[in-house]
Amino acid sequence: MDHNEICELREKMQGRRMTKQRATIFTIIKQYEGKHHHVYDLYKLAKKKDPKINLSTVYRTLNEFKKANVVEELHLEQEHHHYEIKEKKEHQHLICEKCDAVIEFSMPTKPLKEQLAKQYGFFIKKMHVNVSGICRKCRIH
Amino acid sequence: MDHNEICELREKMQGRRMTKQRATIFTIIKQYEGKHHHVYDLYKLAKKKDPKINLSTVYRTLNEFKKANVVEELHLEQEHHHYEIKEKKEHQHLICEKCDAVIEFSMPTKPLKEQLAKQYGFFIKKMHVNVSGICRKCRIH
DNA sequence: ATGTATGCAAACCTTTTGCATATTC
DNA sequence: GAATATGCAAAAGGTTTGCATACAT
Repeated sequence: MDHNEICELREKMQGRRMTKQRATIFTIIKQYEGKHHHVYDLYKLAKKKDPKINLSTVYRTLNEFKKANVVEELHLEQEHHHYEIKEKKEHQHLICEKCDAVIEFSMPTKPLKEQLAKQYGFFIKKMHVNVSGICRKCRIH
Repeated sequence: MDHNEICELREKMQGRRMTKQRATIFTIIKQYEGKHHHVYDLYKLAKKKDPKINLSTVYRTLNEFKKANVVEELHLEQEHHHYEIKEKKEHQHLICEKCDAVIEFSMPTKPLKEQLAKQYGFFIKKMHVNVSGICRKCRIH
């Protein structure tokens, strides 16, 4: 474990305590920067370095990291699966941070798709744009 | 229950059988078109119309609806929570349908944000663009 | 010394599955 | 009548929680 990294973590953790387990988990996430991990995968990797570490510690640590802005949870707005009638017209979603409303809107995605094809060689089949912020209503009130 | 709606469903269900439960669930989803429901919410609504309906029926029905293209599951690519180091630089994700890889790429989102502000009055804080399709590698091989 | 983090086991919640019965085609 | 869908109960994930012990400050 790199001493610098531990200092980096300590700084970010403001007030929270530094433990071997937290350092281990941080190091692993750092090491695989750019990849996205299931909690359980992180747990298995952590276990290699510290066989006594517990799954619930990993969960708790990730939650603390989240609060401390160390990690970002992807798609944090989806806890359950959601369903809707399949629309003909493509649309996107805004999640309002104030009122929690999910607001549908549409915008042209073709230019984006074309750009991605050119730039990265991707063939785009579906595109979801999820935006979170403040909706018009909440901005006014 | 509207006779037209049932016919509409029957058409889409191609081969699958029409049951009271499926009609009930379809009607509810239709009725709340544009809203997104947790499975459990749908179940509770369905229960009002058909007190004997079972949660697992709702799950199974939604899965069939999905296969039959009646409904769309949102964020279907996320079964677990994923974590990564919080990046300074914004980036987006492509999920390749062939190899399941999650590929990071970046693209300018400022123009989009500006457009949404103008058009809808949204104040955008975060923007996730999730694209699924075929990555360059898989297109070539 | 105090308060916080950990490990363990149990609880919880969402989703899936096996099986006997009921229903649709 | 044959095949498929349902209800029920139980299992199977993933995540959270209560509590006693260990550790960081």
